[in-house]
Amino acid sequence: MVPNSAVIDYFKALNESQRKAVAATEGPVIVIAGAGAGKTRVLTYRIAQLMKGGIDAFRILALTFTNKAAREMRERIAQMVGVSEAKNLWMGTFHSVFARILRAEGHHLGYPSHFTIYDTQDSVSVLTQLIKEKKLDKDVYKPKLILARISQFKNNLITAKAYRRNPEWQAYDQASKRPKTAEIYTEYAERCFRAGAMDFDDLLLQTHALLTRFPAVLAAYQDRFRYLMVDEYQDTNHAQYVIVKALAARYENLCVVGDDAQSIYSFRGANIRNILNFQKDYPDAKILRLEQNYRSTKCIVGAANSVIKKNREQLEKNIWTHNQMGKPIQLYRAYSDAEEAAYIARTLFEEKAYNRLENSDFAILYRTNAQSRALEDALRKRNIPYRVYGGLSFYKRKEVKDLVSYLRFLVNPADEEAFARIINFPRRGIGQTTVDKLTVAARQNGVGIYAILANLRHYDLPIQAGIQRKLVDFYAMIKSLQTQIADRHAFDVAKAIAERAGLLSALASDKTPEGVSRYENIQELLNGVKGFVNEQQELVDGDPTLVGFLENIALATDWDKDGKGDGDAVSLMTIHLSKGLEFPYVFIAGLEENLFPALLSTHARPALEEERRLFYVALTRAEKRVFMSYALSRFRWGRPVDNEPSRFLFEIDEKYLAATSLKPLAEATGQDQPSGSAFDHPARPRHTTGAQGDAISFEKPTFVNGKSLAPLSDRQSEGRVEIPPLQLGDKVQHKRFGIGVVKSLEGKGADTRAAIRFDNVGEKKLLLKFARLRKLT
DNA sequence: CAACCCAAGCTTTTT
DNA sequence: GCTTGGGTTG
Repeated sequence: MVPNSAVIDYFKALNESQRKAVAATEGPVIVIAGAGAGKTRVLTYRIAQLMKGGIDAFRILALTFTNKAAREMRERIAQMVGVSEAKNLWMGTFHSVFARILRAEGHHLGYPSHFTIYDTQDSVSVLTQLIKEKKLDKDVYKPKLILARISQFKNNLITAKAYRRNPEWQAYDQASKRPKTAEIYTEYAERCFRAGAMDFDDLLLQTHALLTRFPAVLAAYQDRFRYLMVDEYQDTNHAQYVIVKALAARYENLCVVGDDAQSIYSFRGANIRNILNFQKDYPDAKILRLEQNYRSTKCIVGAANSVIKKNREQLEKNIWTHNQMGKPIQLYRAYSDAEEAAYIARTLFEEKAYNRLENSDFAILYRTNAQSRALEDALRKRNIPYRVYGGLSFYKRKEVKDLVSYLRFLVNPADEEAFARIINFPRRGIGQTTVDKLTVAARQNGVGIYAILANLRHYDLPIQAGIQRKLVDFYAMIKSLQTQIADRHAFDVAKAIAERAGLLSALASDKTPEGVSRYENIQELLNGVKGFVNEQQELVDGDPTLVGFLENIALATDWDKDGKGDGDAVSLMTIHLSKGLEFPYVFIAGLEENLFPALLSTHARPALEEERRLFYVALTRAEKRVFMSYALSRFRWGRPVDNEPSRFLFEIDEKYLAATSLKPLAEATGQDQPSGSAFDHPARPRHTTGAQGDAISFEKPTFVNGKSLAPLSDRQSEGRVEIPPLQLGDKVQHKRFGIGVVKSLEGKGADTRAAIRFDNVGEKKLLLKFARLRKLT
C-alpha cells in the first residue's frame, strides 16, 4: 500500500452504506449496524482514512468496551497505515482511556498518578471492614448489595455528597431500614481516596469530576480530540454518555456505532436511551444504517429477526443477507444437563468429523458460567480440547492476587487492601490482633498504616517485642524492594518479591494438587510479567516498569481471552462474552425458562427484552449453523430442578427450525449410534443409557405447533409454590413450626426471606419458596 | 496465632 | 454441590 496516498483505494472493499459511514467524517453521525454488518470494518476504515487525510493520530479518540475490540482494531489499522502511526491513536476501553487521563491529571483532584485500581473484591473488602467497624449488621448492610448501589450512583454521576443531600433517596433508605447507606457511601469514598485508590466506577466518576471542575483540563482535551468514535454505543451508561458528550462538544465530530438490538449490559448501568436518543441530542446528526449481514446464513438471520421482532422498543431496521439459506436450526431436548452436554459433545464430534472442521470452528454458549462444568465433563470424555473463557479470571485467584498485592503495595503503600493481604502471607506470625492494633493507631493519628509501620517506635503500641521485630523486618523488606521499582523492570521486581518474601518457597513445599497448581499460577504470573516487559521494551514509548504492568492488568480481565492461545480448541463462554465474536458452528445450551430468560428477568418487560436481545446476540454469532438445546432437569444449587423450555424457542419462526426438532423424544433409542450413521438424521434424538431418568415422563412437547408461549404445564405449577404476599406483623402458619408472626422480610419474589417468630419454637429465618407458609387472617 | 470446622452464599451477565 | 469466610478451639 502506498503510505501517503490520500486517495482511498480501499473503498472497493466496502458496500455503499459502509462507504457512506466511512466518508461522513465531519459532524455527528450515528451508525446503526446490525449484527455481522461490518461495523468494525467501518470504524477501522474510517480511522485509517482520517489518518491518511492528514489528521494526527493523537487527535483521534476511539472508545470500545473490551480490550480485545480495541486491540483488534488497532492491529487492523496498523496494517493500513503502518504500526508507528497507529501507535499514537487514543484507542481503548472507556476505563483504560479514562485511567490514562486520570494518571496524567488526577493530581488536580488530589490523587497520586500511581493510584491503585480496586477491583470488585477489593471494594467489597473495604465495605465489609467498614460495616464491621461501624458495628452495623452485615445482614442488613450486605456489602455486595451496598457496593451495587454505590456503583449505580456513581454510574449516574451521583456523588456521596449529592446522595446525602437528596431527600428522596434518604427517605428511601429510611423506609428500607438502611438509613446509614449514605454514611457508608461517604466513608467508602473517603477510604478509597485516602488509599490512593479508585474503583472501576471511579474511573468514570472522577473523570467527570475532573472535566467539570477544571474547565482548563476539559478545554485541553476537547481541543485535542478532534475526532471521536464510540463503539457499542448502546452499552454506554449515563456517566460515559455525559463524558463523551463533553469531550466532543468542541468539534462535534462524534461518530457512534451500535446496535440497539444488542444492548445487553443494562445491569451494569448501560442506558439504551443513549442510542435511541442520539438524534435528539444532535438534531443534525447523520443517521446511517448497515443492514446487510455478511456473517450468517439466511436461516440464521431470519430466525434472529423473527425473535427480535417481539421487542417493543427498538430502532427501525431490516437486516438481510445475500448468503445461502443454510441448514435449519437444530433443537434438542435433553433429560438432564449431563445428557444435554453429552449430546453437544457428540454432535460436535460428528459434525467436525463429517465436515472436516477444526475445534475452533465451534463455540458453545450459555447463560451462566455455572453451566460450563457439565459441558467440560462431556468434552473431556470425548477428548475434545476446549477453552473456557471468563469465569474467575486468572488475576482473581488467591495466590495471584497475593503476589499482585505485593506489587501494588510497593507502588502505593497507602493501598491498605493490598497491605491486608500481604502482611501475613506467607505466614510470618503477624495476626489479626496486631493488624487491628495498627489500624486503630492509624485512624487515631490520622495517618496511613504504612506511616505507623515506618515509625513504629514513635507510636507506643501495645504489641509484643517479638512481633514488633517482625513488623520491622517486614517494613525493611518492603523498603528495600521499593528502591528497585523506579529503575528496574517489572519482572526483576516481581521475581525478587516472590523470592524475598518467601512466596515461592512457601508454595513449593505444598505438594497437594491445589498447592502445585498455586505454584504454577505464580510461575505463570511471573511469565506474564516477563512477557509484558519484553513487549514493552520493543515499543518506543513502552513502560516496562511495575507501574506500567499494574496499569495493564488492573483493567485487562480478558488477558486470557485474546483468542489463539495454544492449539485448536472449542470455545466455551457466556453469551455476554461472545458479543462481537463469530463462529461457524454455535451451540446454545440451556434454553429453559428461569435460566434463559433468567428468573429475575421474567417479570419486568425491559428486563425480558434484554434477555431477548441476549438471545439475539447468541443466534447472530453463528455463520453456518446453530444447535440449540434444553434440559428437562438441571442441577442447580446441588439439587435437580425441573424446567420448562424457554419461551424464546417459541418465538423463532418455525420455518427456520429443523422439522425433526419438534418431534417428541419418545422413540429415543437409548444407545449411542456409531458416528457416521447419524448424518442422515442429524436431529434424531438419542440419549445415553445412563441418563435415562426413570422419573421423567415423555409427554408431547408443549410446543409442537407452538406459535405462542405455551401455558405452564402441570409440572411447573405443581413444582412452584404459591407465595402469599406477606407484610410485617402478618400471622402465618407453618407445617412444622406452627403459628408465628412475620418479623422481617428481605429479598423479593420467590427469593424473599422472612424472619418469623413462632409461638413454640422461637425465631426462624425461612426462604419463602420452600417454607410453604399459609397466611392467617 | 494457627489449624480446623462449619455455615452461608452462590447461579445473570463485567470493565 | 462447592467455595469462601468466619468462628471456635488448641
